[in-house]
Formats: sequence, C-alpha cells, structure tokens
Amino acid sequence: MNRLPSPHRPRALAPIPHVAGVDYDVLDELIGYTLRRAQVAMFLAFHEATRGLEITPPRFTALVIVGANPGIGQSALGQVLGIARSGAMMLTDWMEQRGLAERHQRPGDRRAWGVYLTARGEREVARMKRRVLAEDRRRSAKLGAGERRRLLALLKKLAG
Amino acid sequence: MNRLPSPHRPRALAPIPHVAGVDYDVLDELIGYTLRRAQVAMFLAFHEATRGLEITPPRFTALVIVGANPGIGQSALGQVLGIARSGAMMLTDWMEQRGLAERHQRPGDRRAWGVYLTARGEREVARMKRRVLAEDRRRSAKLGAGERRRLLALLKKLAG
DNA sequence: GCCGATTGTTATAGACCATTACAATTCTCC
DNA sequence: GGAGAATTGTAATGGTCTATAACAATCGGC
Repeated sequence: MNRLPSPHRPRALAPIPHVAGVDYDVLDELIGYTLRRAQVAMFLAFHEATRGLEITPPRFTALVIVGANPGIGQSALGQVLGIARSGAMMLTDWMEQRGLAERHQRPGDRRAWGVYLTARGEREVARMKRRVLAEDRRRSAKLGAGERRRLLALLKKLAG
Repeated sequence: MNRLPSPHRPRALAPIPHVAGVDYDVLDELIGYTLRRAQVAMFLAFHEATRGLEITPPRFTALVIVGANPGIGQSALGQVLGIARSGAMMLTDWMEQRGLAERHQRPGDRRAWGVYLTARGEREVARMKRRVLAEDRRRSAKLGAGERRRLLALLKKLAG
C-alpha cells in the first residue's frame, strides 16, 4: 500500500470504488454521496500535484487566499476557509514556520495582525498554483472542456 | 452559535461562504475546491435530514449498503466505503449496539461473519432513506430537474 | 499438508478542528 | 468621555475520525 511519511497523510489513499456486484441502492441518486466520491477522486489529483510538499488542501487554500489578499486578518481567513479562528491561527503559524508568510502590524488596529506572503512564499505559491491547476485539469480531462465548465457552474450554483 | 449535543458533531456547521471583497484567485477555477464547497453545502442537507438521529454520512452509507447487500462481509463493506477494515468493524459495532444490524455466521467461511439488518434496522433505514433523499432533493432544488440529472452524470463520470 | 493470503479484531497513534477562556484593543452609544 | 459590548489573536483542552500495525483463526493453492 502507498505509504506516506506519517505526518500530513491524506485521509484516503485510493478513490472510493464502485465495486462490481454491489447494490448501491439510493446512494447513486444522492447528490451528496456522488459529490463525495468525486471529491475524493479530485483530492487524489491534489495530492499528486503536491507530492513531497507537506501541504494539505486547507493549507493550500490559506496560502492562495493570503497571496491574493495581502494583509488579511486571521478572523477573515478563518471565515473564508469555513473554520474557527483558532484553526486559522494554526494555519498561520504553520505558514510562518515554513517561512512562507509573516504577520505584520496593521496601522489602523492594534489587535489585528495581518498576514502577508514572504518573497519565498510568493515563489512557492505561484509554483504550487501552477501544479495544482494543471493536475486538476488533467484529472478532470475525462470531461470535455465544455463539460468541465458546465460542472463548475453547476457546483457554484449548488454551493450558493 | 449553533451548538449540538457534543458527540457526533458535524465538522462544519455552516456553509463555506463566498466572502464579498475577497479575491479567490485560482480557487474558483479548481474543480477540487468548488467540489468541496458544494459538498459542505450538501452535508448540511444531510445533517438537517438526520437531526437527532446520532447518524453520520459513513454510518448512513454503511446502513444502506448492508440493507441492499445482506450478508456482506466487513472487508467488502470497508472497500465500498473506502475505509480500512478496522473502520468498517467499528461501524458494524455501532450498528449492532444500536440494534440495527447483526453479525451472522456464514456457512461457507468460518472467518467471515456477514452483516444483516435487523427488522428494526430495516424500518429505520427505510425511514432515513426517505428523509435523506427528500432533503437532498430539496437542497439541490436550486438546480432544475434537468440540471440535477446532468450534475449527477458529470460527477459520476469524474469519479470514474 | 504447508505457506501465503484473507478475515475479523484490538490497541495505538496522529491529524484535524471546535470549544472555551483570556487579555488587549476597539467600537457603540448614551 | 466613559462604561459596557464586541472583536482580535492566542493558548489549552478535548473529541472524533480513521489509519496503521500486530495478532489469531481460517481458508486456498499447489
């Protein structure tokens, strides 16, 4: 089996299969279940693209958001990620320890810190974005370009 | 905030929002990210449908699979769910403790047990299925019937 | 009949994340 | 202008989920 260097192991190393001879009953009519199977499949694409990088989807998302919104506060970061403030803080700690981001005082407010990518962070995030996007496209190449666009639109409509 | 009776708490109580004024950069072009947002949204539908039932998506899936495939072994169950055998066993323990399923010897093989729904399990699972399906449809009603079908097809094609 | 594979099981450990509480600071509004 | 409410980041704690590893019993192929 495909072992990983213990920390930062993904939850699933293999896609959720559709086992032959098994009756899936109502599951195949549920958007929720089908969504999850597709998500696991695409998670593998992400894992492939970031192999050896000690990164996870939340970390990647945090890096991209900080890169595109320099000086964002940790509460706002948590809100965007859909996690609690304490979780956003741990992500920020991680980014800082890796030298990818820094906290800087913000002039207006002495409570809020404001997170910024470092120069090295900018470089690495740009590289990651290229790789993740390429792999996401490659893995979803089972769909044609039109289908891919339509899927994105449907998903966004669903997520509101 | 919306508190729940400590055990069996869902991971996310609120949808992942699209915060106004925030630049999402490449995220909005990633199937993986968009998929996750949609999945969280639909998870809330599930949570709504099973409120007060001490159930989770893996538990529900296990119950449905056992119901539709009586006598399935725990290894096969784990494979269908995409989890390790040990996890399938704990799910089976849970179903048994709740009186929803039972392990029975299977004639051919004295290693494998074979899981079956109890009469009460049959009843409860039927009820759950109705509720979950109804809520899944309700929550995805933002899409028209045709869009919903197309989304299902695209997701299945993606998950392979 | 023996060796490898498979099944269920148990124990352990780690990742992830929410909750709670706290101090510092800012905001509200009278 | 001042008191109380709200917000920010932080730290400590705990719970849930699930994989990993090791084990005994059993089966299958040769």
